[in-house]
Amino acid sequence: MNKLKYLSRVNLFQILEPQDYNQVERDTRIEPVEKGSLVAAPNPEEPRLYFVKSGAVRLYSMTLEGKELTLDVLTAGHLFGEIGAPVSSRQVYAVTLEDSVICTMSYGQFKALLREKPDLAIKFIEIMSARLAEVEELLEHMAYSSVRKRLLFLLNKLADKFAAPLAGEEAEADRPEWVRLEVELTHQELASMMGSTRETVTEAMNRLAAEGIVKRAGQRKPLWIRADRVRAFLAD
DNA sequence: ACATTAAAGGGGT
DNA sequence: ACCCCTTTAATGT
Repeated sequence: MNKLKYLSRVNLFQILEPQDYNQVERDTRIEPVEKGSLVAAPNPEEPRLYFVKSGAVRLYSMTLEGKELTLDVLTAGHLFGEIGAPVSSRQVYAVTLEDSVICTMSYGQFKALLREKPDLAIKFIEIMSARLAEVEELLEHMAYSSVRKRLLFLLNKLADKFAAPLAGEEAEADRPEWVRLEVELTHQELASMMGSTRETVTEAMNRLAAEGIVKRAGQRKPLWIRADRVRAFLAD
């Protein structure tokens, strides 16, 4: 449907040949990172590029009042870092939402890699363009809509991005429209992604739950979204 | 802001 | 391993 959206999830290293891959592995740090760890903070000594091999990472900045504003949530295959990110000049923190494996390289390593592999540079531009488009689309929606609509928009995006793959039986089941998110998000985190407050999100979510658009078995349990209904409401 | 509830951690058995 | 208690995080109003 939306090609750009999927481009941004492309694994940068997929277009590397195995022999190149080995070289990259040699001068690249690949580290397992626990859930909740700070991966990157503003003003690093040297800028680095990060690549999420598995897990999920939340990027956020601080508002002047000290509130967190979530910029994006990245899963396996996504890139982030000072280098070339749409939010590069901003003060960005990165924290893992799940246990993750993060791959990182210096700007120097990255440049060397791009010089050696021009195809990679092209892919990198495509990925960044797609991210920029995504951010612009997000801004537009978040700036001009009601809380309800912003929440629906966010849920729709999350459903697209983080839909858990269906197990065999579930795929056959009679309700394929319920989508389970594979990231755990609190109301606070949702609020920080849509520029709202925790209380407002709680209320709005309860309303959506009453309408059968979302459901959850309990706190810190996965969120289920009736993606088709969300889209129907967004169309209005 | 305060109250409620669910989950996580810790100690003992 | 299991139960009970304390503490903390998330949610509800």
